[in-house]
Amino acid sequence: MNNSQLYKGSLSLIILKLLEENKRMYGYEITQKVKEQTNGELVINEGALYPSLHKLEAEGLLTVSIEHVGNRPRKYYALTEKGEAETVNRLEELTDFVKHMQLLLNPKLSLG
Amino acid sequence: MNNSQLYKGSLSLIILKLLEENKRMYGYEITQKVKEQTNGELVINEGALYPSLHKLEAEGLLTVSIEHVGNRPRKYYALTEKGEAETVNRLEELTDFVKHMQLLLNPKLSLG
DNA sequence: AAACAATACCTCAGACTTTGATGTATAAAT
DNA sequence: ATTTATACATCAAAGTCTGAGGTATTGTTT
Repeated sequence: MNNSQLYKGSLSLIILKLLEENKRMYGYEITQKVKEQTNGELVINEGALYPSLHKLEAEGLLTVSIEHVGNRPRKYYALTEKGEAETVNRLEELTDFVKHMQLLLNPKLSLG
Repeated sequence: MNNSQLYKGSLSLIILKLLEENKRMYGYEITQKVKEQTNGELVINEGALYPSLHKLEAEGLLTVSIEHVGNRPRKYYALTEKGEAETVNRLEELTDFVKHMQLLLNPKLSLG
């Protein structure tokens, strides 16, 4: 994702949030969307993405439905109700994280 | 540190930044300072702290000097030149991380 | 027609960090 | 005398990610 360790733990939140906005997306689409929205600065590794999607599904936060475009299969993911609630929680965790970093590193990291 | 995975990778930056501000600190002091500055919200696990300090030292970012208060030993850590440079880099990585999260999650996370 | 790039899924060993438990010992407070 | 705080430490297990490798279809370029 990036050579920094800081991104660890953020992938599942990114997935959840993108699905909150886009209703349904498939894995490859998520990688493209992230690249696009960060101007190519953040690239999601598929070796991280697919296991993460499978885990979120196993936790009951996502549902999956397979579709075919020609002969190429796509797995569309969508948030469950539980997933919607969890997305809100995870976003709060991120704002808490930023708040704590702000308190510790004092500089100009602020919450809008 | 917190039940959220988001904090992974942030401990070494916290250590570096506290040492940048305080010149020299020992492990236990770092745990207390973090607790204090975050109003008890963030608690550093010693099982994470000590290995992290040892690693930063092994990487040449910190130097250590042992002192005794009574019979109780303290290991004071301080930044090396390399450590000072790395602290700047890691802070940039954090602002990049926040910037990218802002782009992806769009909400009200802003850089001051 | 062949070669390459993009689309679309996947797994797995190894690296890395953290949790939570456990351990040792001194100093201060009850 | 006992508990709490100070101060260091290790280690198995958990969790996530990297980087490499794999399969197969579709579109583009030579």
